[in-house]
Amino acid sequence: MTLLRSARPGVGSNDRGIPEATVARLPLYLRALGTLAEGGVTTCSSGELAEVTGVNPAKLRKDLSYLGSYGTRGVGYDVEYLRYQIARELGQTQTWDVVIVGAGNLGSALSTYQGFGSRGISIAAVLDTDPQRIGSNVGGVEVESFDRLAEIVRERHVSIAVVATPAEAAQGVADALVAAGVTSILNFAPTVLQVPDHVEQRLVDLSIELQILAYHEQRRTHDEADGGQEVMA
Amino acid sequence: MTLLRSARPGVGSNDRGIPEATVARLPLYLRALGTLAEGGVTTCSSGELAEVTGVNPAKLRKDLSYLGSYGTRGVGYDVEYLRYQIARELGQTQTWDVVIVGAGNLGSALSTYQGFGSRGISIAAVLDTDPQRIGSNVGGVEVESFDRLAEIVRERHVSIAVVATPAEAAQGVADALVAAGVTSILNFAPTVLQVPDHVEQRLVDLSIELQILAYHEQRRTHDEADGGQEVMA
DNA sequence: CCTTGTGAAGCTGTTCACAGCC
DNA sequence: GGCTGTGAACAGCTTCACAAGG
Repeated sequence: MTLLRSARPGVGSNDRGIPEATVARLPLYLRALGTLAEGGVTTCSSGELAEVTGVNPAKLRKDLSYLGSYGTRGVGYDVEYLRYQIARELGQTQTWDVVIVGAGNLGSALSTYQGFGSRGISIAAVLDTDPQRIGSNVGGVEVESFDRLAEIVRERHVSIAVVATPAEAAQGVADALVAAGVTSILNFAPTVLQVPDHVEQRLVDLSIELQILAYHEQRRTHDEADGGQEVMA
Repeated sequence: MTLLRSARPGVGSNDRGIPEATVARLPLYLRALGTLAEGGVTTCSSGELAEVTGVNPAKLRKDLSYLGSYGTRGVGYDVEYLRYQIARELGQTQTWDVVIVGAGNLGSALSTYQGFGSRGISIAAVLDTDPQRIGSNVGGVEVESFDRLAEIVRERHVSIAVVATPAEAAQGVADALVAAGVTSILNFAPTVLQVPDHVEQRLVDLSIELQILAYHEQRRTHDEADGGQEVMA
């Protein structure tokens, strides 16, 4: 899960703004529409799309309504058209060059990940400080020295970076990223990075996700012990 | 980010329940407290803890107030005591055995991750269907055949599993997990899994995270073009 | 008929501001 | 004086239920 967004409360960028919760679901809809399109489906209802994305149909319709009125009453949505509209809204008409810092297992997993390309994301570089890793190849990209960061950010107009380093190195890397001009950081290191207000940070923490699941599992067990019974309604 | 929680709306487990948003932040506080403790800090205020976790102090106090009144007015919180209370609330007084399915880069990254142990999480097994991977060693754990799933879940009382397979394999794996009795799934595959109501799913999607950042970057650029200016206060 | 789009209601989460206590 | 704990106000999100329109 993603836990953090830095950025002042309601400042700036909020005219014509789409609710955050909706923005977080749009990529989900987009992917589902892609799958439908591949399967030759040309039209779908909010109910169908809601089904495959695990979302309530009313919520889905409200989400889409923020983009405009792209459906047809009595019929549903044109798969290709809706796809295009969501992609446009998400900024996928352009390609975003992203730098990945850290070429360990996680960095490699990210570099190898197929499917960024079709989502407007391109890996500009994978960087590491370890001489053993520099020059090696992960996912078809050659690992470069972290020293080249500023240069790469400038030349390739990078504004988004991924931190996939150990926790100890993360803050230093973040400082360097900010200094180089990066304004969005996806952080996989188990630390909250201290970054300026104008830099957005999203924290994805594997351990936290498991701890949340464990909490629910624990409550389940307790409830049973307390005589709480499954309600089938 | 985590996007999905299946489970019926307000059913079951809600007496004495802590708000979801709070549950998602408790692990963050817990880690910060750990770091403070290591640094020899014995007491801290909501302001200090809020600072390092990137959370508003009032929110932090409200979060902690759901657990009980563990602070001292005029002083702050006892680091060790609060640590214990949060850990207990999260169910870390017991150890949760977790199965990881998929021994690719991502599965390896997870297996290698240090720091589960101190958070009440233990890797019971890493499974894969690829004969080339079975028997190999990732993060000190030997990769076993996916066929052994049911057996391992039963013997080691596993209720939480991680799906770290390609998207195509994920639904099949999920079905097998559910059949084996797993009730919480952390899903890294870029698909929404169809699981029964009583199974909780959390989706962590690398691509979606980047798309969300790209959306904000795009809006930033547009706003500048529209003459929108940084508001400083 | 069917399905969208959306006001209105209700719920959850956040923030404020201050009383209560050390 | 300082910091916690919390009611109350507010903001944001979800869900309902139905009018509007193909």
